[in-house]
Amino acid sequence: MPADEKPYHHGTLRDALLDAAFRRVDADGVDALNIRELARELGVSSAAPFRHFADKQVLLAAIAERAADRLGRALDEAGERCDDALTQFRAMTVAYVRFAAEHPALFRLIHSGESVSRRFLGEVNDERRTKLIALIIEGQNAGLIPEADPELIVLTSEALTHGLARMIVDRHPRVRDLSSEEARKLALATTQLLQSGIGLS
Amino acid sequence: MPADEKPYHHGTLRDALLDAAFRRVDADGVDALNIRELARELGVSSAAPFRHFADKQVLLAAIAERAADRLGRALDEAGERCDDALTQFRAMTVAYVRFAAEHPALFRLIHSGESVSRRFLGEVNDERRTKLIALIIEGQNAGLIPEADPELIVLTSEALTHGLARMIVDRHPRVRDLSSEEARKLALATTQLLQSGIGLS
DNA sequence: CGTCGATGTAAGCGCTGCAAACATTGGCCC
DNA sequence: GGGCCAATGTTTGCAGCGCTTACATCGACG
Repeated sequence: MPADEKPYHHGTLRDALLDAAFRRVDADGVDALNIRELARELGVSSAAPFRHFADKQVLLAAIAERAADRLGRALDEAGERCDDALTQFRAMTVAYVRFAAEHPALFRLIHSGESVSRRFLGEVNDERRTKLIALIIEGQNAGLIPEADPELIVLTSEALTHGLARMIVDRHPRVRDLSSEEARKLALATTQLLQSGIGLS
Repeated sequence: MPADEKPYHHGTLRDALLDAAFRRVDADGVDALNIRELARELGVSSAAPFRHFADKQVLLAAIAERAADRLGRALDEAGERCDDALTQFRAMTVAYVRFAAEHPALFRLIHSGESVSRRFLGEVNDERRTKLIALIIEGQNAGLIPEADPELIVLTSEALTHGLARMIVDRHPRVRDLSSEEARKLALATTQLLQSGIGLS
């Protein structure tokens, strides 16, 4: 057969679909994803995608899983470059907010639905979480950290980070259109404020 | 004409549409909103809604505006019952989180898109914000609040509250299926932790 | 009392996600 | 090596959606 003539079977359609769909969602948001158009771009019939993804939700779940993986990897990379536990914690906070700022659609997708990615992300976080809690208890024993429920402390810092990320993603007036550098500064400033406390007592 | 026979003109179709759509979104989420079905429920042709809302986005914007109004009202009511500025601030935080827990779909809708409700909500918040900033500067002069940028302090507390609300709305594993009472306690505990600081220095 | 603008209807267009039923093919068993 | 089978493609088409256009009804107002 001529090398430039396309064969009946695509060969790697599943991966190609996932790749293209992932890029489309990242670039234009989840509403811009269109299965028929996707098939058109890949030069395949509009029913072909359903051989690999039962329905659109399943495809979205696969995208979400890949996105969660990217986010997890970004967090790991950020953490690995530090030895001090505290700077590591800060670096991961910054990485989380930056990911949100740079990939808002993926960030939204990760945190929507009860998809596999959600559970996956939860499990990954559990590892980091236990480490962090151990660190906190250690700090409490050394008298550096107030005697509050460690779970509550972690949850509070998670909420702060997630809230900042969400405000950026949802284009909240105060934090819209931040550069990566600005996002980094804000993430650092807010978490530092959480450490020192804002008073109001 | 017989009283029980429906007239050619509905009379209050716009309000009826908005009411029904609002309830539907509140109950089943924005994806469950379907204009043709809406028209069917109100016993009207499927093109009739377009006489009152140019397209679906406009209808959604109207719903979002109403939702933002409800949220704003809830915040005001929570604040009015307190005289102390600090307890007022806390009450509003709790009200915000509770609204999110009880009306997740409306909460999501409010914070999506560049709709009118977004701007409206922004303006309303501006009022509260200036008051809060004045309060903070006062506290700083009295030596009760650390010398950080007041804007940053407000943003941090907003991010914390918003983050907690978002985690609930998005059914984050740690905070899913909270009762109103549990949501209230968590909102109070986290904000209190922000006031005192979590150490880690 | 006629007319005009607001608001309803009927019909239909183009698109979507998705479900058959059929076509092609590479790999495996004898 | 030949035939069969499962995987993976195609064609065709259905139902539902948002939305448009052309026409019907009717209350308000000159």
